[in-house]
Amino acid sequence: MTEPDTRLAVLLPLPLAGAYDYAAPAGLMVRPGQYVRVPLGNRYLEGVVWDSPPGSVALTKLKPIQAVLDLPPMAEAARRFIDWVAAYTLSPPGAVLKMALSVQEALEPPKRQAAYRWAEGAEVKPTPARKRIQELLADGLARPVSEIAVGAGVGAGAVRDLVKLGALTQAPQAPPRLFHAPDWGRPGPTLSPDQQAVAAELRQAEGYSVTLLDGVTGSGKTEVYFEAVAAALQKGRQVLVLLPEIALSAQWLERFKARFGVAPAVWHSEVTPARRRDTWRAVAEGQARLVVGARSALFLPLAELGLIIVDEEHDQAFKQEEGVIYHARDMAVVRAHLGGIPCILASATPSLETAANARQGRYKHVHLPSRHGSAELPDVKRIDMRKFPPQRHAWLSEPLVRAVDETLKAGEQSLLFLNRRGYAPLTLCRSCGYRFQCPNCTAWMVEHRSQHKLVCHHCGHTLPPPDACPSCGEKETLVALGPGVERLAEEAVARFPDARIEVMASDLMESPRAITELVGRMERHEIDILIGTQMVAKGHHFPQLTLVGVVDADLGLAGGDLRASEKTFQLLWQVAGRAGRALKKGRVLVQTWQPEHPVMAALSHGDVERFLEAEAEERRKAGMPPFGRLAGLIVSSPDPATTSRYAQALASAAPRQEGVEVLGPAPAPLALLRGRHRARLLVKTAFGIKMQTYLRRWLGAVPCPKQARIQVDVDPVSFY
DNA sequence: AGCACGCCGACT
DNA sequence: GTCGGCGTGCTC
Repeated sequence: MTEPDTRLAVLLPLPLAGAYDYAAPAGLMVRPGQYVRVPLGNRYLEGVVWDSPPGSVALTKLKPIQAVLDLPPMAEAARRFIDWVAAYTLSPPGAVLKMALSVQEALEPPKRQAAYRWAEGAEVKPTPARKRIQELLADGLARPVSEIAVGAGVGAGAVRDLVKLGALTQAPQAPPRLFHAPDWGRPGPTLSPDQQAVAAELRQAEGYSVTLLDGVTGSGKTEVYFEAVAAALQKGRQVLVLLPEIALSAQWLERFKARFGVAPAVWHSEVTPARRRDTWRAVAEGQARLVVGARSALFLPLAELGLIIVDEEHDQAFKQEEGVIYHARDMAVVRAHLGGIPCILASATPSLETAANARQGRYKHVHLPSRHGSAELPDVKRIDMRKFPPQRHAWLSEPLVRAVDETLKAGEQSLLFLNRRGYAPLTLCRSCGYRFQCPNCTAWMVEHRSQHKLVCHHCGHTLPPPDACPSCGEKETLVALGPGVERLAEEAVARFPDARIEVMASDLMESPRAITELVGRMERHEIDILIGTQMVAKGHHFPQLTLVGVVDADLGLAGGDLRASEKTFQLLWQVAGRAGRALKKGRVLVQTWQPEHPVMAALSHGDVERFLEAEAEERRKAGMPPFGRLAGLIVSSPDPATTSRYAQALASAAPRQEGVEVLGPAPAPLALLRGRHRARLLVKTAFGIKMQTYLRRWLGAVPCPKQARIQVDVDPVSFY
């Protein structure tokens, strides 16, 4: 008496173990991928009909699907992608679906204003106002009441009267087109022979492939991959471009517009809710042909996706560190595989992972050899801080000060790079040694003098600026230790009193518009010295910028992070690329206390290739990624004893297996984060071992205590 | 994720 | 005597 075909699996955007079964109303055609509204408990939720086999929940328990939503179904590749990501990251599939359905309201049909047109053969007393209305509507197009009133220069009342009299009839109105198709046929910029060759290779890719596109800053990577974009658009496919921190890159949008004539659909966390709704729907309905976005754009319902580009593929911003923990670059490759489409990874400093894949032939590799135009790569020189120590409470060495002076005199711009926000990273009492620490995290409170507060950079905890030591009560004994960009700016103002100096840091920028504004002033040379954090490293080109000073190059090398060298090199190389973009050759001065460090040596030799090889060799010896695989487990709980007991229990329950090594538990570098005590375990496996299978078997055997949590980070990139 | 159910403190 | 705190558990 069971009717198997009326039972349907529906995946809901909730962290449930799997899809739930629902009864399909008789006679209703419901297929996998369709968006449906179903009852759950005492409410309704939107989900997606899934292809997983329905479960065995009692038929009497099944509730009926309430509605099938008016949307094109989610593509099969997108559904399989969600399942794949869930399995890979050990997340519930519903948690992954939630990222794909991030805009609930988009599932509803957009509310459309009632629109009216002139009814054929209507007989009304022809007043002047009515004549004007009739004239306006003579084209047969339907318009909303307000538009008719404004267009005809009459009151809204006159229009409503005509509606009442039947002279205006309601008619379906075409929804406004918010996203216009990029014009792939427009002529692109003139490419050099090298660029043309690479572009041709990218254009012809068919089916699944991954290509590493590498070339120094300014070699024209964007223009070259735009050619692949044009080719995919021409074939009628949608294109997805992933960028780190899209909000920061107004310049990228300008270049896109210049090439394709229209603005692309943009997707990132700063997009307003209404715009998000429109964008999601336009993507699902195929109206938006090109989406540029941050990592979350990967989960948009692109039904006709034909090409994915990950620009700045080495960038760590692609790693999602909370909730479903995933790396957008790696998942982009998976999405391309499932969709049978090409994927391009672009970078001037490829990640070791991508470089290794390219070397082993798994990825294709194309290289843009030189800077387009006449600009040359900047000279990078190390300043040995042991030989040129700065003065007390100063951080600029004499050679760097001299270089800034020269640059000012030449009428050119300088950039001082210090990857540390705020005024000072640590506040200390000279009398008793007290240090201001965050109560919720293992971290110092960072002084932000311009905003009159101390801030924890991990949880946002804030304190008013203290006037006395909270420990010994002494006044005027508190000292700021070390520099942040704000303090560096103070020094720069004192050193270069006539220069126009500005600071660029994420906490000082109120909005994307403020960034664009500051970038604009820099471009117009209304600023002589820009002082910035890593925010300045990405995507901005300043033609008059000829000097880059890296104030503390060693900053990222401290701490036991596996990727410290790689990250530092990539960041500094990118910063260095800001110097001398147009006609003038730039120079880069790197202040370091360890000039012989491989990172500093590689920077000054400009040898990306050799640095990557040396790093890779180190990793190979240690069996570390990309030559082995890692997963991090972070155990946390408000109670330190619970944390260590659970972590210990996990460690002793770890199945012994050839090729698997379990390290820890150790207190996490941030032993206390947002009020939770944390411990870390690290799993290292050789290739050929199914990491997920191992983890599932292991974690399934150890019950997680109440109030404790475990976070699984497959392929971790950071270790705090 | 919601939302209900459920068992212990300060208020009309 | 109740309102309400959030711990625990369930939703096809």
